[in-house]
Amino acid sequence: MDVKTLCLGVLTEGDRTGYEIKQRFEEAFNHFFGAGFGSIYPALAELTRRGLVTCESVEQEKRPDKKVYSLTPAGRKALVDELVATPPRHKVRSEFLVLMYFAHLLPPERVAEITEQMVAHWRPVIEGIERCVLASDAAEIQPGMRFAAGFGRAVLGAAAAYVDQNRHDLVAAVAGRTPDEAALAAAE
Amino acid sequence: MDVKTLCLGVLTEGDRTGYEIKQRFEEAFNHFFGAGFGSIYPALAELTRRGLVTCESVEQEKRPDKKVYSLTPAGRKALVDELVATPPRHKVRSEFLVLMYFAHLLPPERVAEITEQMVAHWRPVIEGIERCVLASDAAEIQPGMRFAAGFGRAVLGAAAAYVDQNRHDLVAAVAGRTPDEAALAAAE
DNA sequence: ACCACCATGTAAACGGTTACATGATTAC
DNA sequence: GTAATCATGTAACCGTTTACATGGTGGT
Repeated sequence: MDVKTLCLGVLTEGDRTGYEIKQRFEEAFNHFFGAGFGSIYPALAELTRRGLVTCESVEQEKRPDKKVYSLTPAGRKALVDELVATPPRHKVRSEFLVLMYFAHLLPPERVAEITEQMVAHWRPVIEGIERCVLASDAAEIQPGMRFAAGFGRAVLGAAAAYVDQNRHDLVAAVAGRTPDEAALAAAE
Repeated sequence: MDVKTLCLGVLTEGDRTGYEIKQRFEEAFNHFFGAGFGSIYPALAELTRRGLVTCESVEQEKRPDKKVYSLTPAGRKALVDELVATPPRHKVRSEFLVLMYFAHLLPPERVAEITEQMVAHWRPVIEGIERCVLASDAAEIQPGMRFAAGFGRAVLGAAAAYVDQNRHDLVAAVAGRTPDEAALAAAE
């Protein structure tokens, strides 16, 4: 499964331009599948070439032409076939956790900074997920979309909570103090 | 940050062969950073070429020569420099969640099967994380390693719990029933 | 003035996955 | 006999990331 498949998926929700598809990626798939223009535009070109989407150019004043893509019946079939055949992988690649794993090689202040950054980073992502499920045209939201959103909220919430609750002890330990000593230091 | 950095990291724990490094990836980094032989062996070759590790061949009976890699002072410095400069990203790429998002396009039995598979998949991963932190030579385990393990346990535990608790409702909804109807169906 | 938004695309670089290639040992 | 473990490596392929290229509109 690649960006092409996700583009077909977005187009099941209605006709879209490449730009709009990118926005949809950020709204809906942000927490589990990333894609930039550099992968979306070539994907759309390839899907057009294969006849899985059609493309209609719309003239605009003072802007480049819009290209509105639509899913073809063949495209819908290709999407379903691919989804049915895709094994359910779930990969995490976390430079953050690598950094934490080797925290004893970093300055303690850096460890403190990184953990703070991550907690701050996840908060708006979780809010974005909730905003997406509470969107106005709630009738269009399928149960699986709620499921994916709930998953993101639960998992990122757990991540943020874990880091927030354990970062002080980690920084103290990396600074060569026991949690008790750190509590004393904090009490001064 | 790439596989090369992680190899340097593993070698801070002691001299290792490529094969042993791969095993260490599976024990310690499994839940946040994957790597196969196809990326580890070339990484080691490149690190040797750059003088960041040294390589000593050890003859073995009836097996290919072992190549034992050791971190050089330059390698340790390169590792620390890279860690300090690395922004703390945390990326998820989940074909599983894509499948869930588009669950309404799949046969309900397939949705049931996938969710079961995922719950079953995470259980041994969590056990592996716990085994790793409870290892015999516990003195060698740094606080950051415990932190990363605790994170994995918390987050994968939340993931497995969420899927396990919500999969029945999802399957019911995808099958075109309300949870109430599904409860009635289940009671028959 | 500057930044964000709208709008599309190309091309090189990078890095990881997968398949291939070899081959003995040990345990079920 | 079949699979797992030990042990190393190469090469093609694939897909993403990043940088580049262009340019008007609207808000602070």
